[in-house]
Amino acid sequence: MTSSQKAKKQELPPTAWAVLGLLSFPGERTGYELKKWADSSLRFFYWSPAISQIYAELRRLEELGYASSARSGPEEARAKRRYAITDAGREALAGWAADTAEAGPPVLKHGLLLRVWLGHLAEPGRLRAMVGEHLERTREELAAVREAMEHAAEVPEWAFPALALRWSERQHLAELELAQALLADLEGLTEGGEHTAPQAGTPGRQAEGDAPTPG
Amino acid sequence: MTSSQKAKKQELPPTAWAVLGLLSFPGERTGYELKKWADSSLRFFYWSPAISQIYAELRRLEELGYASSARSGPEEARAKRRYAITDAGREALAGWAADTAEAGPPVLKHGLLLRVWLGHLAEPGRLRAMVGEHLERTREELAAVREAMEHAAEVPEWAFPALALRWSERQHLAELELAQALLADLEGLTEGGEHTAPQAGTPGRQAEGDAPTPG
DNA sequence: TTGCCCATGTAATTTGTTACATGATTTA
DNA sequence: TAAATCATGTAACAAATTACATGGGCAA
Repeated sequence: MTSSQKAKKQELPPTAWAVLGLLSFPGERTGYELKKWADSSLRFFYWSPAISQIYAELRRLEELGYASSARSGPEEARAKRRYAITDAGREALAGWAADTAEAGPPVLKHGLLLRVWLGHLAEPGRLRAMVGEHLERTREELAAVREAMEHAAEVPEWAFPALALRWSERQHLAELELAQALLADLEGLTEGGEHTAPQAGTPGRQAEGDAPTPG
Repeated sequence: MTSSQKAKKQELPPTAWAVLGLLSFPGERTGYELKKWADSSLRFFYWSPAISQIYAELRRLEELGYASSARSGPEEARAKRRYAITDAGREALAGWAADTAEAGPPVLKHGLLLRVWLGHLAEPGRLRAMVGEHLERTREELAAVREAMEHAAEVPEWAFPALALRWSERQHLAELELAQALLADLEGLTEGGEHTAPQAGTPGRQAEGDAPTPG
């Protein structure tokens, strides 16, 4: 019975929706192409699943009737298989995307910050060097974002992906400033006594942006 | 004997190192306390594992000789168990933290951006409302960061965690600005040509939830 | 003719979550 | 004394990765 499927909103991992989202743009694509696209744009604000997982999700989506596939040429095994989203898939995806409760707060896994947090185990110079490398890496990432933006700008149907990439560009610029401020803090820490936390007298605290929290 | 240990670096998932990192600060702690601490500070720049995983990692760390535990009171099962880092653990952790190649680029999973990216499936008003909710959530998170900062400021040994939290504070401020810029972009998109309107015939452009007169 | 990119898939394993079971201690 | 919080752990499962197997097409 398909009635049981419709009764409740399909609970799928975000990855499945992300893959379905890739399919929601005009055109049919192979799993391989999806992976490349995810690598070059989705990963900047979400994440790029392993290729084997993409294939697995595509199979699941097809089972659910959210996607359909067609082999090119005869019915051979391992022939190129192009996927397309179905109407049911588009509807389900739209329903998921509109569910705001589903989207929790953004998740950040920042390896550099984890290491700064463990700064008491490292030499100060090593720590600063790591931030420097992070700055360099971030500049390269920013360049990659901008390259993706060029591609997205070509097609009017990609207005929203272009918006997301614009956000990513700004996000990387912010990341650069964050890293520079971190570097300054790090230098302030080791200049003054090793145990003097930079809290008093440093400007930039008391910044705007906070809600009018009374008190 | 340190020469043989140096030969190969222990390969552990980042979560194991994060848990060991929690133990690297002065004092002995229970798994439960570790979880609370992760929830209130580590999660802002890294991530907070499930409590069951913390227990699992603690067992593994003890097996490796990186942590030691002591039951309080007699040898009963399920008695309170406090963990401490060992010298070997501290050394291994320092080695891991100094390895810059290990720390790849930061990973971001931003549910809101994923939805913006899929904006062609949503009503413009709904999209803007979601960004508004994100702004509100971010302000709350920022308040939580600042509360954690107060605790960290008390103890001089926590200078580096305090630094990481300062970074998080700025990161959240940047997130607010990013969201505001996104909102502006979104309004610019729908004001101009609306080639991406969802379904024709749905004139329900009456704003829901969000629509303070821009100005 | 070697090697790279395209392309699909399986198997084994690890990582991580949720749900559940258990009981001590604190607080209202 | 009822509740919430503290505290530890197991079991079942889901999510995701790596390693591997296979093979076509193309370019140096």
